[in-house]
Amino acid sequence: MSKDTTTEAKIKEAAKRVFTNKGFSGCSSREIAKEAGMNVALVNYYFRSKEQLFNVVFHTVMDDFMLSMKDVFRMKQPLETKVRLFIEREYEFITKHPEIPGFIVSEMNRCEVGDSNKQFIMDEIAETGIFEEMHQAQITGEMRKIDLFSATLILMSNCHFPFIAKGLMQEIHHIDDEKYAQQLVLHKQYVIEMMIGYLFPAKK
Amino acid sequence: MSKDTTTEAKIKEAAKRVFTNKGFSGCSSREIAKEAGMNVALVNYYFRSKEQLFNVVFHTVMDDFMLSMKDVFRMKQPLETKVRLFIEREYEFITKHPEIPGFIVSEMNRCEVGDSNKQFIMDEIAETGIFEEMHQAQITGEMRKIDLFSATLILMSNCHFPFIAKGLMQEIHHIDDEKYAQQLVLHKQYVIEMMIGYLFPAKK
DNA sequence: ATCATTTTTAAACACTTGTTTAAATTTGTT
DNA sequence: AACAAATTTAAACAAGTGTTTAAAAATGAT
Repeated sequence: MSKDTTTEAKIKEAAKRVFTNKGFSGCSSREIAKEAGMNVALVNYYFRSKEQLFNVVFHTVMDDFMLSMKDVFRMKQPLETKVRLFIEREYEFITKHPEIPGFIVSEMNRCEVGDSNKQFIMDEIAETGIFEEMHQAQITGEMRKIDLFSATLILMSNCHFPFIAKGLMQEIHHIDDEKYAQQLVLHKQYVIEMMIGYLFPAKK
Repeated sequence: MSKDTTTEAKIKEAAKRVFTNKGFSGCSSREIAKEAGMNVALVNYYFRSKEQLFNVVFHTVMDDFMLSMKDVFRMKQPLETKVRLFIEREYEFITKHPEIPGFIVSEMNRCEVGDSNKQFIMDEIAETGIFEEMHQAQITGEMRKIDLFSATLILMSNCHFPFIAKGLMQEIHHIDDEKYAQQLVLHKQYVIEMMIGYLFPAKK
């Protein structure tokens, strides 16, 4: 018996679809209930409030987002390979869920996001040992001596922005969804080349 | 007599402050009126609707955003210098108006944004002649042969994302506003180095 | 089958929202 | 000063919002 057919699960999945596309303020409990095919009172029955439902959804989205990232970081592979794989995985995951980076980023700028949802992201990634590896690689000279903040920001900028700014980029370049997806495949190669070339200069 | 003291101007400026921080759905006409110190009915009197007011504000923000960008592109300078100056100007402008890239990007993803607000951005930038310059530079080998889409996307990713993802990055790295600003100064140097190194490889 | 518990339904509630209305006030024109 | 036009004010309106309530229906336990 699949758990995804329970009322609670239906509401949660519907909420995930609606919240990730429209954000917390951009949709109503009634819209979510309609999306789930349920009565609006059930939002409060199962989740106590719209806010609580949002927190549950946000937590779930973050977990999914980080899960396969952590898998890549735990691999026994050279650091440069791991970074390449990380970028590949980001593009792959987000291509399937293009609304997620924008959702996470904008809701993280909202002060109403409950503190309990501000995951201890760094701790979870640190557990994989990736930061130690980066540190060592900088000592041996394999990796450019650049602070962790900038290293992560460079990677995230080039992996997430292309999806976050889809509307704007389509307007700028007058392209439709299909063409956009094609361009991103090519774009990924360029940014891999650029970032790897910069972060691991010794290979040049 | 400064035009900025008229009722219309006061409402517009207040709306700019509120819309850029909270987006269209995240605030109400009453909130904007309160911010302006005016009665809410005046929103409709002067701008006919909340939607129209938003369109006016969006148009203004886009114009400001692009104005100095175009100034840089029109300069009589070598292309590489122009690109450097462009990046400098982006960081400078957005440091003063950190809410703007996130605002533009997220509202551009909203289907409700009026088509009249989808500026013919490309045309305006093309007028500066920058794209011809880039094309020529690719022919002469000065600039990497990379399609325009990816070139613009690389530049925008590394200039805008650091501001858009402020909340997330602060959470990841446990840093406050002041420290974040400091890190961005350093980060700018890294991304200039990376992007210029990639886009203009002949200089290596 | 009976009863207890849980879930669902639909309406109600109090508040918020964008907009409209009508009257009061201010400004402009002669 | 008189009148017209523009602006401002405050209330009203209709619809939407998150939440609560009470009753009906479904499910679980014996």
